[in-house]
Amino acid sequence: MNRLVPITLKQHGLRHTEAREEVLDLFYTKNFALSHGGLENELQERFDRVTIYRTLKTFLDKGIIHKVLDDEGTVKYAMCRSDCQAEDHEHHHDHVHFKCLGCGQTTCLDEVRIPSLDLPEGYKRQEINLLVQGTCPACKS
Amino acid sequence: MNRLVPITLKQHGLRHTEAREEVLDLFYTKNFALSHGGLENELQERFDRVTIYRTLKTFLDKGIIHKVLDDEGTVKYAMCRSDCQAEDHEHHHDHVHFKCLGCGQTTCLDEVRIPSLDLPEGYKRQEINLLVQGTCPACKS
DNA sequence: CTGTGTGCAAACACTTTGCAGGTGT
DNA sequence: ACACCTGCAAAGTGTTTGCACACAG
Repeated sequence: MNRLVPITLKQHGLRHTEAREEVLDLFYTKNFALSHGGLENELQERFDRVTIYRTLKTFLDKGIIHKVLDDEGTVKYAMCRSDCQAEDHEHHHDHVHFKCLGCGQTTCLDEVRIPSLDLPEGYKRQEINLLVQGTCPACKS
Repeated sequence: MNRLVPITLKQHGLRHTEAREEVLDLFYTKNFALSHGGLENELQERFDRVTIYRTLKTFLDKGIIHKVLDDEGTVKYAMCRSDCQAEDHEHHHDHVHFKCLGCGQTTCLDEVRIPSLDLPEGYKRQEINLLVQGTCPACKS
């Protein structure tokens, strides 16, 4: 298990339970976004479906993970990077995600910065999400 | 009814039925993205839930509407603009959408262009979607 | 010991599929 | 007339809630 797992739980005042450890560890391990169903597969029935939903909700509330956009019906989640926590306590999630149309995996492209954007008069920007779809290095053959 | 409704249907070789006319008209009328549920409300039970699903699927297949990203579980749709149909027959949907966290409406910001973006080596871009969340002019008070 | 997390059951919401009958062209 | 569209029923999938028990701190 990733050594940061217990630390992260403690930092957010969360009880250290098996379900939370395993789910959190998966987010540390996998470098792509996971849906509830994906987690269920990885965890092989070791926890109840409902527990996973509640664990996700808890992590989301604490800001440990964030939602990842997708054009299927189902919501995916990924770990928040350190730079989500800005110094001014504004939690933001300006992420670029890449979804491969081949393998279906959605990865966080941390290297890519979202270019600045001019919104029309009256719009107040708060959070910005960019989803690029195409083919990933592994699937382009 | 918007005068373009029958024209659009004919253009795509679709039969001119009441359900399709009404749904298409809503997309012409409303300038924000609609979910299946939203359509159902607007149409006030005049059509079966399933018919609306199938109508959406048909329009999607024909490229009349496109999916709009959202971070709720449910998928939203919006009309394709003329510039979706590029001259080289490549249909693309490089859209900027703005979702208001106040009223929940997602609008298409046609004026805003997505800045060019450098992807890491090996990634092939195909479609790009940008969702900005914040407060819209109507809700900022 | 106490409050919180978990599992189970069940409800709820969203979406798809099959089939019989109706409608557009 | 024929192919396609619609409505109904039902099943499939994703998500939430209530409650009793178990467990972490």
